[in-house]
Amino acid sequence: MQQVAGLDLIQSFLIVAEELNFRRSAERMNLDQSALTRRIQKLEDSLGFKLLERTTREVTLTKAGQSFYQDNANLLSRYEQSVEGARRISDGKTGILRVAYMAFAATELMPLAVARFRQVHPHIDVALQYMRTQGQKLALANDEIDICYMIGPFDHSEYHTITLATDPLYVVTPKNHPFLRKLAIDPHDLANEDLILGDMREWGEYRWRLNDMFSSEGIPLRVALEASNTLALIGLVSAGLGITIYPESLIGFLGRNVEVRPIRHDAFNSRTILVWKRTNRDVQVRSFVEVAKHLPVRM
Amino acid sequence: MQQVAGLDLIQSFLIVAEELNFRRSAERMNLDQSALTRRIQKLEDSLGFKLLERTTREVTLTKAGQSFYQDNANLLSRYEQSVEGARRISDGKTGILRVAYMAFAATELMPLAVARFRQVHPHIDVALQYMRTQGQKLALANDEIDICYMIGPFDHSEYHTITLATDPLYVVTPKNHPFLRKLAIDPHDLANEDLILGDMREWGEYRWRLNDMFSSEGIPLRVALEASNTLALIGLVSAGLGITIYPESLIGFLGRNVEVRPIRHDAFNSRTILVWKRTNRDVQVRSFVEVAKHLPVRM
DNA sequence: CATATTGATGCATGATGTGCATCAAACGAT
DNA sequence: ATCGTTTGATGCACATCATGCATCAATATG
Repeated sequence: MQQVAGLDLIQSFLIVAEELNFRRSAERMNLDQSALTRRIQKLEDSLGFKLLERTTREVTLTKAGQSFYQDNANLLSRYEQSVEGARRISDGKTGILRVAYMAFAATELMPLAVARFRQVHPHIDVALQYMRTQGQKLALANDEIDICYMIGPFDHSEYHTITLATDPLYVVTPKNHPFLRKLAIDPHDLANEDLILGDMREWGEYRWRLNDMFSSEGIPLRVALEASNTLALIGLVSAGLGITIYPESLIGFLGRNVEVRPIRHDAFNSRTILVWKRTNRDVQVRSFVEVAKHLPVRM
Repeated sequence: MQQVAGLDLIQSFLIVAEELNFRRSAERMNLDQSALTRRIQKLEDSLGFKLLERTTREVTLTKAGQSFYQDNANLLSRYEQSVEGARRISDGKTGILRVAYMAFAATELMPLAVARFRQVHPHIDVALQYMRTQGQKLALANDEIDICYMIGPFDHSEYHTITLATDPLYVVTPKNHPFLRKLAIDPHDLANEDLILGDMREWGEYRWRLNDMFSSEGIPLRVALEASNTLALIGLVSAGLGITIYPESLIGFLGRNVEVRPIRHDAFNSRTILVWKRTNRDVQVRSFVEVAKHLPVRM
């Protein structure tokens, strides 16, 4: 009969308590009767009180032994359940991979990676959560999320990062906008344009980075309107109230009422990175990273 | 730091999981760092999966290790509570001694023994329960009661018994009853008397034994009335509706409206015995038995 | 009284756990 | 880039422990 490592003294007692006979109990355990006697003696010595009263012909539980038995009869089974639960997690069988993404990864990078990952690991649930970059950083720090698609760069000693894409930025204009006469837009052409951008709550990190790009070129960022969601934003642009700026990854998803032109400048781009904690060496995280890195996606 | 016998591998892991440093953990456990490393390795080998990820500079919990830690931190704490609870019982510190008594022991034998026992063992609670003899036998068999005062004799291989008292029986009459002209009553004098006795539910064993005593002498037991409690019984006797029979131990407690005379016959007596299970070797039971045996009570 | 069965103990032996010395790896300071 | 410090892991010798066997005294039964 297989014994649980480390719980053999308690397990021995539980069996003797049920049998009330050392020789029968020893038989059950494939052990010599004298070895069993010594195990019980060792347990009683370490506890400092008797669990069993015994003559050469009779074994009974003391009151303390009855209480100890009742309290611990389930100990073994609960320990085995804890082992099984941990094993399932270790095998990645019931684990959940928690992935957060922001808008720019939502159209292509994240869906392709998740689809491929599920093909390879059908038993792992992927829990997806839209989250702005700043919120992603908090969630990573608090171990609420395993892996994140965020706007980069992001350098921190506690995190691994991989750059997945560097997308050039495009202006999005209403139809019949003067920009449409050009094939590409110089950033200085934007100096006199009314811009419609997502508000800080919605765009956060991206707004900061746009500010940096315009400041670096000495171009004022004239924000005429702010919108709290993409549909409202595109609606305002198509109505002729201004233009907006989006990375290439979103261009195919903006509808038929607007036109786009690339911004011709190396610094005007948006980098999408994958981020996870250095301490999180979960096999599922490693697997997902490999899948995301090697997608057949144009760079 | 004291380790729990048999749980040293689990306990070792729990400490390492908290410290995330083998040398600090080994210090806490008064163990060499290398011995601790081997314990963790042994536990992981027996489980078949990793609990910790470690480099030479960093220790983290795997997901499986986190789950195992949470499950077993609770397990260990509950085990320790079970040890404490059993120890308190073993020390007799919070143990309860459950004593059942029937009416004939209620006036003298039981109260004197309990008073004396409490003097000697102030920390042991004595839980007293009035119970008819038949109910006492059931409660003993079901381990609901530790020790009983019952009507004897009672011979059974599973029980110890001690005779505490053998009381002669007395007739109890209304004032001005013809029996009062005599100093003692012959059982045959009862042949034509109306008897008032407790009903079977209330007197049970005692009624059986009275039946036996009268049958043995060829005297019919004429039960004129039955009452369900002692006050009603004595009330009916003092009203002149009949007489009753009680053992000597109750005579001093019957009030001033009745008279008593002893029944002169060796077989007309009531034996009060102490009974407990042979398998119940609890130190409290043994102590109580010694006290009850050696009371300065007349026999 | 003889026999069978029980829990406990002494002993020799094999298995296991430990401390010490030492290693390579990793991090921080210079 | 180098050096010093600290870490978890490993080899080794030795101490400690657990076990099976033989045997014992106690107890119950016929």
